[in-house]
Amino acid sequence: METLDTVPDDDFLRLDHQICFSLHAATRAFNGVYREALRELGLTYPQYLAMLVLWEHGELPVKGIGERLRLDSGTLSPLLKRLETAGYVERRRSPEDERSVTVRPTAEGAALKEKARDVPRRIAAATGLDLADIRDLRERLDALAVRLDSVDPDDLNVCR
Amino acid sequence: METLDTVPDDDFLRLDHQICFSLHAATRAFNGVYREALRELGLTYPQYLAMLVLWEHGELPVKGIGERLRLDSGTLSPLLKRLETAGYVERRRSPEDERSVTVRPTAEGAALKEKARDVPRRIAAATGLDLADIRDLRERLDALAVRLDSVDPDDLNVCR
DNA sequence: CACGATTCAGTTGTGCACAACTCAATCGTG
DNA sequence: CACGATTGAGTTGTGCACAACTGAATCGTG
Repeated sequence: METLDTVPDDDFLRLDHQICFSLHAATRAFNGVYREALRELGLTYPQYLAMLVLWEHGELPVKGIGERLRLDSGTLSPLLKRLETAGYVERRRSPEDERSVTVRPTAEGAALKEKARDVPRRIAAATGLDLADIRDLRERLDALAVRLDSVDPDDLNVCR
Repeated sequence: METLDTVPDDDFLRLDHQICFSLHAATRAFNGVYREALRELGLTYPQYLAMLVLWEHGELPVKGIGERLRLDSGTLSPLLKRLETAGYVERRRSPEDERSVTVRPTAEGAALKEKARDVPRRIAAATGLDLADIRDLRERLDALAVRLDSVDPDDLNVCR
Protein backbone atom coordinates (compact mmCIF):
# COMPACT_ATOMS: atom_id res chain seq x y z
CA MET A 1 0.00 0.00 0.00
CA GLU A 2 1.09 3.57 -0.65
CA THR A 3 1.63 5.51 2.55
CA LEU A 4 3.52 8.55 3.75
CA ASP A 5 6.58 6.39 4.33
CA THR A 6 6.74 4.55 1.02
CA VAL A 7 6.71 7.53 -1.33
CA PRO A 8 10.11 8.72 -2.62
CA ASP A 9 11.40 12.10 -1.41
CA ASP A 10 11.26 13.69 -4.83
CA ASP A 11 7.63 12.74 -5.37
CA PHE A 12 6.97 14.24 -2.06
CA LEU A 13 8.61 17.50 -2.92
CA ARG A 14 6.29 17.79 -5.86
CA LEU A 15 3.25 16.69 -3.92
CA ASP A 16 4.07 19.14 -1.20
CA HIS A 17 4.55 21.84 -3.73
CA GLN A 18 1.02 21.22 -4.79
CA ILE A 19 -0.84 20.82 -1.54
CA CYS A 20 0.55 23.83 0.29
CA PHE A 21 0.48 25.76 -2.90
CA SER A 22 -3.10 24.83 -3.76
CA LEU A 23 -4.26 26.15 -0.44
CA HIS A 24 -2.27 29.33 -0.97
CA ALA A 25 -3.72 29.79 -4.44
CA ALA A 26 -7.29 29.08 -3.36
CA THR A 27 -7.02 31.58 -0.55
CA ARG A 28 -5.67 34.26 -2.83
CA ALA A 29 -8.37 33.53 -5.40
CA PHE A 30 -10.99 33.86 -2.68
CA ASN A 31 -9.44 37.11 -1.53
CA GLY A 32 -9.66 38.46 -5.05
CA VAL A 33 -13.33 37.60 -5.37
CA TYR A 34 -14.14 39.11 -1.98
CA ARG A 35 -12.14 42.21 -2.78
CA GLU A 36 -14.33 42.75 -5.82
CA ALA A 37 -17.59 41.98 -4.04
CA LEU A 38 -16.71 44.25 -1.10
CA ARG A 39 -15.31 47.11 -3.13
CA GLU A 40 -18.54 49.10 -3.16
CA LEU A 41 -18.97 48.58 0.58
CA GLY A 42 -15.57 50.10 1.21
CA LEU A 43 -14.45 47.06 3.21
CA THR A 44 -11.46 44.80 2.88
CA TYR A 45 -11.97 41.10 3.43
CA PRO A 46 -10.57 41.03 6.99
CA GLN A 47 -12.62 44.12 7.80
CA TYR A 48 -15.68 42.30 6.48
CA LEU A 49 -14.94 39.35 8.75
CA ALA A 50 -14.72 41.69 11.71
CA MET A 51 -18.03 43.33 10.76
CA LEU A 52 -19.68 39.89 10.39
CA VAL A 53 -18.67 39.09 13.95
CA LEU A 54 -19.94 42.44 15.20
CA TRP A 55 -23.23 42.19 13.31
CA GLU A 56 -23.81 38.84 14.95
CA HIS A 57 -22.87 39.85 18.50
CA GLY A 58 -23.81 43.52 18.62
CA GLU A 59 -20.75 44.48 20.61
CA LEU A 60 -17.58 42.75 21.70
CA PRO A 61 -14.26 43.55 23.34
CA VAL A 62 -11.24 43.46 21.04
CA LYS A 63 -10.25 40.23 22.71
CA GLY A 64 -13.62 38.65 21.85
CA ILE A 65 -13.26 39.56 18.20
CA GLY A 66 -9.73 38.19 18.27
CA GLU A 67 -10.88 34.87 19.68
CA ARG A 68 -13.51 34.43 17.01
CA LEU A 69 -11.22 35.43 14.15
CA ARG A 70 -8.07 33.99 15.74
CA LEU A 71 -6.29 37.30 15.34
CA ASP A 72 -4.24 39.13 17.93
CA SER A 73 -4.34 42.79 18.91
CA GLY A 74 -1.36 43.53 16.69
CA THR A 75 -3.56 42.82 13.69
CA LEU A 76 -6.90 43.97 15.10
CA SER A 77 -5.97 47.30 16.68
CA PRO A 78 -5.04 49.04 13.42
CA LEU A 79 -7.84 47.27 11.52
CA LEU A 80 -10.46 48.43 14.02
CA LYS A 81 -8.99 51.90 14.02
CA ARG A 82 -9.51 52.02 10.25
CA LEU A 83 -13.09 50.81 10.67
CA GLU A 84 -13.58 53.57 13.23
CA THR A 85 -12.13 56.18 10.88
CA ALA A 86 -14.49 54.91 8.17
CA GLY A 87 -17.36 55.48 10.61
CA TYR A 88 -18.48 51.86 10.85
CA VAL A 89 -17.57 51.10 14.45
CA GLU A 90 -17.20 52.82 17.76
CA ARG A 91 -14.54 51.95 20.37
CA ARG A 92 -14.91 52.66 24.06
CA ARG A 93 -12.87 51.70 27.11
CA SER A 94 -14.99 49.40 29.19
CA PRO A 95 -16.06 51.03 32.48
CA GLU A 96 -15.94 47.68 34.35
CA ASP A 97 -12.46 46.80 33.15
CA GLU A 98 -10.33 49.68 32.01
CA ARG A 99 -7.95 47.33 30.19
CA SER A 100 -10.68 46.27 27.81
CA VAL A 101 -12.00 48.17 24.79
CA THR A 102 -15.57 47.52 23.65
CA VAL A 103 -16.23 47.70 19.92
CA ARG A 104 -19.67 48.04 18.36
CA PRO A 105 -21.16 49.02 15.01
CA THR A 106 -22.32 52.60 14.57
CA ALA A 107 -25.69 53.26 12.92
CA GLU A 108 -23.81 53.48 9.65
CA GLY A 109 -22.05 50.21 10.41
CA ALA A 110 -25.35 48.52 11.17
CA ALA A 111 -26.84 49.88 7.93
CA LEU A 112 -23.95 48.29 6.07
CA LYS A 113 -25.28 44.87 7.01
CA GLU A 114 -28.20 45.35 4.65
CA LYS A 115 -25.90 46.31 1.81
CA ALA A 116 -23.78 43.25 2.57
CA ARG A 117 -26.74 40.89 2.58
CA ASP A 118 -26.23 39.75 -0.99
CA VAL A 119 -22.49 39.20 -0.70
CA PRO A 120 -22.42 35.64 0.66
CA ARG A 121 -24.82 34.27 -1.91
CA ARG A 122 -22.85 35.84 -4.73
CA ILE A 123 -19.62 34.44 -3.39
CA ALA A 124 -21.14 31.00 -3.00
CA ALA A 125 -22.46 31.16 -6.55
CA ALA A 126 -18.99 32.16 -7.77
CA THR A 127 -17.46 29.04 -6.24
CA GLY A 128 -19.68 26.89 -8.44
CA LEU A 129 -20.19 24.53 -5.52
CA ASP A 130 -23.51 23.41 -4.10
CA LEU A 131 -24.34 23.52 -0.42
CA ALA A 132 -23.24 19.98 0.31
CA ASP A 133 -19.86 20.55 -1.34
CA ILE A 134 -19.36 23.76 0.58
CA ARG A 135 -20.19 22.10 3.87
CA ASP A 136 -17.95 19.18 3.13
CA LEU A 137 -15.03 21.37 2.17
CA ARG A 138 -15.54 23.52 5.21
CA GLU A 139 -15.51 20.52 7.50
CA ARG A 140 -12.29 19.22 6.01
CA LEU A 141 -10.64 22.61 6.31
CA ASP A 142 -11.77 23.03 9.90
CA ALA A 143 -10.47 19.61 10.83
CA LEU A 144 -7.20 20.41 9.11
CA ALA A 145 -6.84 23.73 10.93
CA VAL A 146 -7.54 22.11 14.30
CA ARG A 147 -4.99 19.44 13.57
CA LEU A 148 -2.36 21.91 12.41
CA ASP A 149 -2.94 24.24 15.34
CA SER A 150 -2.24 21.43 17.77
CA VAL A 151 1.03 20.32 16.19
CA ASP A 152 4.00 20.17 18.52
CA PRO A 153 6.64 22.57 17.09
CA ASP A 154 9.37 20.09 18.03
CA ASP A 155 7.96 17.56 15.58
CA LEU A 156 8.68 19.99 12.75
CA ASN A 157 12.36 20.59 13.28
CA VAL A 158 14.65 18.66 11.00
CA CYS A 159 17.21 18.10 13.74
CA ARG A 160 14.80 16.75 16.30
CA MET B 1 -34.49 20.20 -2.14
CA GLU B 2 -32.06 22.58 -0.50
CA THR B 3 -30.24 24.79 -3.00
CA LEU B 4 -28.47 28.13 -3.06
CA ASP B 5 -31.78 29.85 -3.72
CA THR B 6 -33.92 28.28 -1.01
CA VAL B 7 -31.71 29.02 1.99
CA PRO B 8 -32.68 32.10 4.05
CA ASP B 9 -30.28 35.06 3.95
CA ASP B 10 -29.38 34.81 7.59
CA ASP B 11 -28.43 31.15 7.32
CA PHE B 12 -26.31 32.16 4.44
CA LEU B 13 -24.53 34.86 6.35
CA ARG B 14 -23.55 32.24 8.89
CA LEU B 15 -22.61 29.66 6.30
CA ASP B 16 -20.56 32.20 4.45
CA HIS B 17 -18.91 33.23 7.63
CA GLN B 18 -17.78 29.69 7.97
CA ILE B 19 -16.63 28.74 4.48
CA CYS B 20 -14.53 31.80 3.72
CA PHE B 21 -13.38 31.82 7.26
CA SER B 22 -12.44 28.15 7.33
CA LEU B 23 -10.21 28.65 4.34
CA HIS B 24 -8.65 31.68 5.96
CA ALA B 25 -8.04 29.80 9.20
CA ALA B 26 -6.62 26.72 7.46
CA THR B 27 -4.22 28.85 5.46
CA ARG B 28 -3.01 30.66 8.54
CA ALA B 29 -2.62 27.37 10.39
CA PHE B 30 -0.59 26.03 7.49
CA ASN B 31 1.54 29.16 7.47
CA GLY B 32 2.28 28.70 11.15
CA VAL B 33 3.38 25.11 10.65
CA TYR B 34 5.58 26.03 7.71
CA ARG B 35 7.04 28.95 9.58
CA GLU B 36 8.16 26.55 12.29
CA ALA B 37 9.48 23.94 9.88
CA LEU B 38 11.37 26.52 7.83
CA ARG B 39 12.77 28.48 10.74
CA GLU B 40 16.11 26.69 10.78
CA LEU B 41 16.45 27.09 7.02
CA GLY B 42 16.05 30.82 7.35
CA LEU B 43 13.22 30.89 4.83
CA THR B 44 9.71 32.25 5.00
CA TYR B 45 6.94 30.25 3.42
CA PRO B 46 6.71 32.36 0.23
CA GLN B 47 10.50 32.31 -0.04
CA TYR B 48 10.37 28.53 0.24
CA LEU B 49 7.83 28.38 -2.58
CA ALA B 50 10.16 30.47 -4.74
CA MET B 51 13.10 28.19 -3.92
CA LEU B 52 10.99 25.11 -4.75
CA VAL B 53 10.35 26.54 -8.19
CA LEU B 54 14.02 27.38 -8.68
CA TRP B 55 15.22 23.97 -7.46
CA GLU B 56 12.94 22.39 -10.01
CA HIS B 57 13.86 24.62 -12.96
CA GLY B 58 17.46 25.55 -12.24
CA GLU B 59 17.01 29.12 -13.40
CA LEU B 60 14.08 31.27 -14.41
CA PRO B 61 13.30 34.88 -15.22
CA VAL B 62 11.31 36.76 -12.59
CA LYS B 63 8.34 36.55 -14.89
CA GLY B 64 8.61 32.74 -15.04
CA ILE B 65 8.61 32.49 -11.26
CA GLY B 66 5.66 34.82 -11.14
CA GLU B 67 3.66 32.70 -13.55
CA ARG B 68 4.24 29.56 -11.55
CA LEU B 69 3.46 31.17 -8.20
CA ARG B 70 0.85 33.56 -9.60
CA LEU B 71 2.67 36.50 -8.07
CA ASP B 72 3.55 39.80 -9.72
CA SER B 73 6.82 41.70 -9.68
CA GLY B 74 5.57 43.92 -6.90
CA THR B 75 5.65 40.93 -4.59
CA LEU B 76 8.56 39.04 -6.14
CA SER B 77 11.12 41.81 -6.59
CA PRO B 78 11.60 42.51 -2.89
CA LEU B 79 11.27 38.81 -1.99
CA LEU B 80 13.99 37.83 -4.46
CA LYS B 81 16.14 40.69 -3.30
CA ARG B 82 15.93 39.29 0.23
CA LEU B 83 16.84 35.83 -1.03
CA GLU B 84 19.80 37.38 -2.81
CA THR B 85 20.89 39.19 0.35
CA ALA B 86 20.61 35.88 2.21
CA GLY B 87 22.95 34.40 -0.40
CA TYR B 88 20.52 31.82 -1.77
CA VAL B 89 19.96 33.22 -5.26
CA GLU B 90 21.75 35.26 -7.88
CA ARG B 91 20.05 37.78 -10.18
CA ARG B 92 21.42 38.82 -13.56
CA ARG B 93 20.04 40.90 -16.39
CA SER B 94 19.52 38.62 -19.33
CA PRO B 95 21.94 39.38 -22.19
CA GLU B 96 19.35 38.45 -24.84
CA ASP B 97 16.62 40.65 -23.39
CA GLU B 98 17.79 43.46 -21.17
CA ARG B 99 14.33 43.86 -19.70
CA SER B 100 14.43 40.39 -18.20
CA VAL B 101 16.24 39.34 -15.02
CA THR B 102 17.36 35.72 -14.66
CA VAL B 103 17.27 34.24 -11.18
CA ARG B 104 19.08 31.09 -10.13
CA PRO B 105 20.14 29.38 -6.91
CA THR B 106 23.71 29.95 -5.72
CA ALA B 107 25.73 26.97 -4.49
CA GLU B 108 24.45 27.78 -1.04
CA GLY B 109 20.90 27.95 -2.35
CA ALA B 110 21.29 24.57 -4.05
CA ALA B 111 22.69 23.08 -0.85
CA LEU B 112 19.60 24.27 0.95
CA LYS B 113 17.54 21.80 -1.07
CA GLU B 114 19.10 18.93 0.84
CA LYS B 115 18.30 20.55 4.17
CA ALA B 116 14.74 21.10 2.96
CA ARG B 117 14.28 17.51 1.87
CA ASP B 118 12.52 16.47 5.07
CA VAL B 119 10.17 19.40 5.22
CA PRO B 120 7.33 18.14 3.00
CA ARG B 121 7.03 14.80 4.74
CA ARG B 122 6.93 16.46 8.13
CA ILE B 123 4.27 18.87 6.98
CA ALA B 124 2.21 16.07 5.49
CA ALA B 125 2.50 14.11 8.71
CA ALA B 126 1.38 17.18 10.66
CA THR B 127 -1.82 17.39 8.64
CA GLY B 128 -2.83 13.96 9.85
CA LEU B 129 -4.12 13.16 6.38
CA ASP B 130 -3.14 10.21 4.24
CA LEU B 131 -2.07 10.55 0.63
CA ALA B 132 -5.52 10.00 -0.81
CA ASP B 133 -7.01 12.69 1.43
CA ILE B 134 -4.27 15.12 0.51
CA ARG B 135 -4.75 14.53 -3.19
CA ASP B 136 -8.49 14.86 -2.91
CA LEU B 137 -8.27 18.09 -0.98
CA ARG B 138 -5.70 19.47 -3.40
CA GLU B 139 -7.93 18.69 -6.37
CA ARG B 140 -10.90 20.41 -4.78
CA LEU B 141 -8.85 23.46 -3.95
CA ASP B 142 -7.37 23.66 -7.44
CA ALA B 143 -10.80 23.39 -9.02
CA LEU B 144 -12.07 26.06 -6.68
CA ALA B 145 -9.18 28.39 -7.49
CA VAL B 146 -9.67 27.94 -11.24
CA ARG B 147 -13.35 28.63 -10.87
CA LEU B 148 -12.81 31.72 -8.72
CA ASP B 149 -10.09 33.09 -10.99
CA SER B 150 -12.46 33.01 -13.93
CA VAL B 151 -15.34 34.83 -12.24
CA ASP B 152 -16.61 37.88 -14.06
CA PRO B 153 -16.18 40.85 -11.68
CA ASP B 154 -19.52 42.26 -12.82
CA ASP B 155 -21.29 39.23 -11.37
CA LEU B 156 -20.07 40.22 -7.93
CA ASN B 157 -21.40 43.75 -7.72
CA VAL B 158 -24.57 44.20 -5.73
CA CYS B 159 -25.94 46.82 -8.11
CA ARG B 160 -25.33 44.85 -11.28
C1' DC C 1 -3.63 44.51 52.21
C1' DA C 2 0.51 44.06 49.11
C1' DC C 3 2.96 42.75 45.41
C1' DG C 4 4.29 39.72 41.72
C1' DA C 5 1.86 37.48 37.84
C1' DT C 6 -1.36 37.88 34.38
C1' DT C 7 -4.38 40.15 31.10
C1' DC C 8 -5.58 43.48 27.59
C1' DA C 9 -4.82 46.85 24.05
C1' DG C 10 -1.64 49.03 21.55
C1' DT C 11 3.08 49.89 19.12
C1' DT C 12 7.06 48.67 16.33
C1' DG C 13 9.33 46.19 12.88
C1' DT C 14 9.42 42.65 9.18
C1' DG C 15 7.50 40.36 5.37
C1' DC C 16 3.76 39.31 2.00
C1' DA C 17 -0.08 40.73 -1.46
C1' DC C 18 -1.74 43.79 -4.60
C1' DA C 19 -2.86 48.18 -7.15
C1' DA C 20 -1.02 51.85 -9.59
C1' DC C 21 2.67 53.63 -11.32
C1' DT C 22 7.66 54.48 -13.69
C1' DC C 23 11.16 53.52 -16.95
C1' DA C 24 13.73 51.17 -20.15
C1' DA C 25 13.88 47.55 -23.73
C1' DT C 26 11.59 45.32 -27.26
C1' DC C 27 7.99 44.48 -30.62
C1' DG C 28 5.00 45.32 -34.47
C1' DT C 29 2.85 47.89 -38.00
C1' DG C 30 2.72 51.46 -41.25
C1' DC D 1 13.17 52.64 -40.62
C1' DA D 2 10.17 55.05 -37.13
C1' DC D 3 7.18 55.37 -33.61
C1' DG D 4 3.38 54.00 -30.71
C1' DA D 5 2.15 49.80 -28.06
C1' DT D 6 3.58 46.26 -25.22
C1' DT D 7 6.50 43.86 -21.99
C1' DG D 8 9.48 43.18 -17.87
C1' DA D 9 11.29 44.63 -13.56
C1' DG D 10 11.09 47.66 -10.09
C1' DT D 11 8.99 51.33 -6.76
C1' DT D 12 5.49 53.32 -3.82
C1' DG D 13 1.68 53.14 -0.88
C1' DT D 14 -1.93 50.56 1.65
C1' DG D 15 -3.47 46.82 4.35
C1' DC D 16 -2.94 42.30 6.72
C1' DA D 17 -0.27 38.75 9.77
C1' DC D 18 2.67 37.95 13.33
C1' DA D 19 6.54 38.33 16.76
C1' DA D 20 8.25 40.91 20.39
C1' DC D 21 7.55 44.37 23.14
C1' DT D 22 5.29 48.31 26.36
C1' DG D 23 2.34 50.01 29.83
C1' DA D 24 -1.64 50.13 32.41
C1' DA D 25 -5.31 47.58 34.90
C1' DT D 26 -6.60 43.64 37.31
C1' DC D 27 -6.05 39.29 39.67
C1' DG D 28 -4.51 36.05 43.07
C1' DT D 29 -1.88 34.38 46.78
C1' DG D 30 0.56 35.00 50.80
